[in-house]
Amino acid sequence: MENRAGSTKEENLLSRMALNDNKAGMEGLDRDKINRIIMEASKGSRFYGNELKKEQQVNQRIEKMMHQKAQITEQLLQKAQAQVEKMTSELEKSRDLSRVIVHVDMDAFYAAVEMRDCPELKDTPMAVGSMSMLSTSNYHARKYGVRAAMPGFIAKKLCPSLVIVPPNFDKYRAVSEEIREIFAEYDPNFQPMSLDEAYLDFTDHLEQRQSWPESSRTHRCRSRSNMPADESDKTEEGTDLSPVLFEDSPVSSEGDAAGSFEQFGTSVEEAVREMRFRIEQKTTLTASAGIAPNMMLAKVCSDKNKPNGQYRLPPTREAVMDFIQKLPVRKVCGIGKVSEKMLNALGITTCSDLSKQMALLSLLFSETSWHHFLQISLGLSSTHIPRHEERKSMSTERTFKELSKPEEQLSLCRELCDDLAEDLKKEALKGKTVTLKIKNVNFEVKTRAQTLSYAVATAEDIFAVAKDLLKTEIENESPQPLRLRLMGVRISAFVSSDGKTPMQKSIISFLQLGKRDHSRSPPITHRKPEVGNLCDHSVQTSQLVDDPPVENGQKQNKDFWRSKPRLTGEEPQQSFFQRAHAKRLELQAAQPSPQDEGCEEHVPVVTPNNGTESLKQANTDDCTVQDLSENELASHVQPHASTSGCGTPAETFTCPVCFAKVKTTDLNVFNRHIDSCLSDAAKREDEASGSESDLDPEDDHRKSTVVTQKKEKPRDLKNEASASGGELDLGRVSPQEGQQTLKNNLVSLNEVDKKPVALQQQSSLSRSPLLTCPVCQRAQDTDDLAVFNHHVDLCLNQEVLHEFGGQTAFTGKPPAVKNSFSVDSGHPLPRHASKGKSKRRDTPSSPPSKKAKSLGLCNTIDKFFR
DNA sequence: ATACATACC
DNA sequence: TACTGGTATGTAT
Repeated sequence: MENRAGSTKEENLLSRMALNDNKAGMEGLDRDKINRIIMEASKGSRFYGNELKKEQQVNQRIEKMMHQKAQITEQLLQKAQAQVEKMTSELEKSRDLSRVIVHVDMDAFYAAVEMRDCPELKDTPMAVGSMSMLSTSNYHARKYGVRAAMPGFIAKKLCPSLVIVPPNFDKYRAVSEEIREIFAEYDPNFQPMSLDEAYLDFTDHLEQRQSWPESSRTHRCRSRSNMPADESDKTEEGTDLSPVLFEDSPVSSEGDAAGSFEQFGTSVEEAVREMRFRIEQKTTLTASAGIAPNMMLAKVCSDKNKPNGQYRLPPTREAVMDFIQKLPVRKVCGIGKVSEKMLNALGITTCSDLSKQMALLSLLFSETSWHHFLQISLGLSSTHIPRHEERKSMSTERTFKELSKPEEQLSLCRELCDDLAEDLKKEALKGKTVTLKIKNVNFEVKTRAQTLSYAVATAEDIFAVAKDLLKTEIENESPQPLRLRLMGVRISAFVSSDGKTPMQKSIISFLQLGKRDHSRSPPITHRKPEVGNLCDHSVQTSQLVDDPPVENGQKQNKDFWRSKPRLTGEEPQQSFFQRAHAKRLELQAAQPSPQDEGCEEHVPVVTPNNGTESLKQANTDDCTVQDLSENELASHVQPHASTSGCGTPAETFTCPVCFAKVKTTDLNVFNRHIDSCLSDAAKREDEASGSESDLDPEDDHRKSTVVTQKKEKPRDLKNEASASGGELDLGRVSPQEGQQTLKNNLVSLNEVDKKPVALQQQSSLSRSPLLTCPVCQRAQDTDDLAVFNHHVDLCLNQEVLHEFGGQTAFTGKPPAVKNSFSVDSGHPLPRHASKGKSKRRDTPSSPPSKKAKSLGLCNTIDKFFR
């Protein structure tokens, strides 16, 4: 069973394990030595073993491919050649060189931010991440072969003096906001790809720019006078305007300490240079950019003069083709390790090889693949930047120290479901497919999915599916335990948030009108065009009512919480309701002031460890303001100047229903939020009067505030449409943390069984200070939700400990102060139990006592399965 | 529809 | 001691 053939495999493995030096900053280093160290550090590990295995798979794929290649006759090849040529000429006809696409990419983003904020790091090799994984490294560290996606402990072997700084995502997000404000002024529809990267279409900007006066193209250098009084630890920094990373900055300030100006021309290069300049002035960080007639080329170009440089590929066919010829295929976005290796096996390393071999490739690869290759070889790709697409899936996964006990695995699974549900709620999404992902201690990954006939969104519903999937895996492995190192839950196949799409549309179109009035940029119009039916709610609503759960002829659909019959019947009310809010909305739009302050809300750069941070932040902001006013940009053509700060795609919208601020890049997200609010409200109206256990939107807002505050392990990353940033994103859950949180999870597990009722609470307007604990049933004399939640958690935990008789590993752990009710927004009863293949289902309220199925599982587990 | 692989940051 | 997390998409069945 062991790999005896180690030595020969090692060669192959280099392509997987070895240093990836095709990135900037990695020239002229001792590859062999570095690779030796990497290999040495890896060899024998389970990770290595799995890499070996994967490598063999790739090799087999290649073998198969070579075998196929051997079968290809000359005739076939010629036929293919003809087809390729035909297609080539068609593609050629569609070549569009008229757009000016720019790809901007911050240099060593995370690392640069950390260096900026901690001068001690400037001259030392450093990386952001942990001993387990680095997300990026500074250029100094790259000289040692230390780079993104490398585990810290290996990096340390390469460079013992390496300083590893834990990531501060909030900070990076804040900086990202700053640069996006600038992006928006050049292209309000720019597309962020991550925190540090974006595509912009400069075409329109350039057209306008031609008629701009010099004053509009003049920008202030950050001057010392901008700095706040406190000189203490920023003496060096205050005067040093040169970029943190590199001494040879082309945009270094002209001596003039009082603050000098830099003027830019009207050409593309000048415009892009100006943008980079402004980024640097504002953030003290540098960016690189690529200018080209399409996205793929722009992306390659941005790498060309990295760091702190830019490259323009002229928009001529000759220039493009010339550029492409020499380009290694690996540089092209979408061609990774494996594709590269396969192409290499065919003797293809550059794009010119690619075009020469297109006929062959068309016979060996799938249509999509070779079409892609053909486009690349012709230097073609998208010339317009696509609007941000609807999200297709949402997931949460976590790596931890080996987890083998089924009950712990289920606990964790439940916790993941909780987290996922929470995230789903933020975007008001529901999906039909639940996927469980597990990775065992040998790094082997499995996914197991189940698609329901209806969409789910709550932790309970998701867990109902996920636990079955997990259970099956546990059983399959039995009597051996599943030895896991990672678990994840994903949901996909989303359906319209709650079947009220028509309403959403009408209210949104209302929104649009309102917004246009005070010229918001980007105008909300870049949503997907919505087709008609704006007023005919009843028709659409009934269409959109989800198909009821069909399985097994069960009856449960009747009182299924989602069942829309009720709502559909209430149609007129709904419309009325929505109209009312549309009015409110209109009013809001008319007087933008109150919520425009909302954009303040993007992360006020809280850096507990670094007092200078906030000062600097304030400072850069000052700069911007001055910048604008002094140059009278605002009054000039620039339609976006006035909105910078709030008008970027990454802005904060105020929900017209609950008045919560929704921070998002994606209008769809906002739309869904409104939708969800409306649905909540409708439901409230529906269930009128009575027990009043539902939440007011206001309350909802408050509640989620509580949740956020309480969350010790913010997984905020995800809300960012493009969450990752820097060179590579980093999970920040250490194995230890994983274990830790697992313990906390009992509370929520317990929830499954107990299904605690919704927070009993009055509407915000007349809230009674008395809240009743759903566990102990005692009124709590507080109106502070945080306090109340804490009490409930304690209660729940008591119960849990009791049930477990203190015999499990969880006993004695302090309860997580976890908001037990954050997910469940007022549905007092469980919706349904699991469905699924061979799934017998119990009434949710059935006692958890049913034990001893014929499974080889212990009682404890069975309890979870219910 | 499901599983797995590849890719990107 | 220690090799991520989130999303999309392609490939194969």
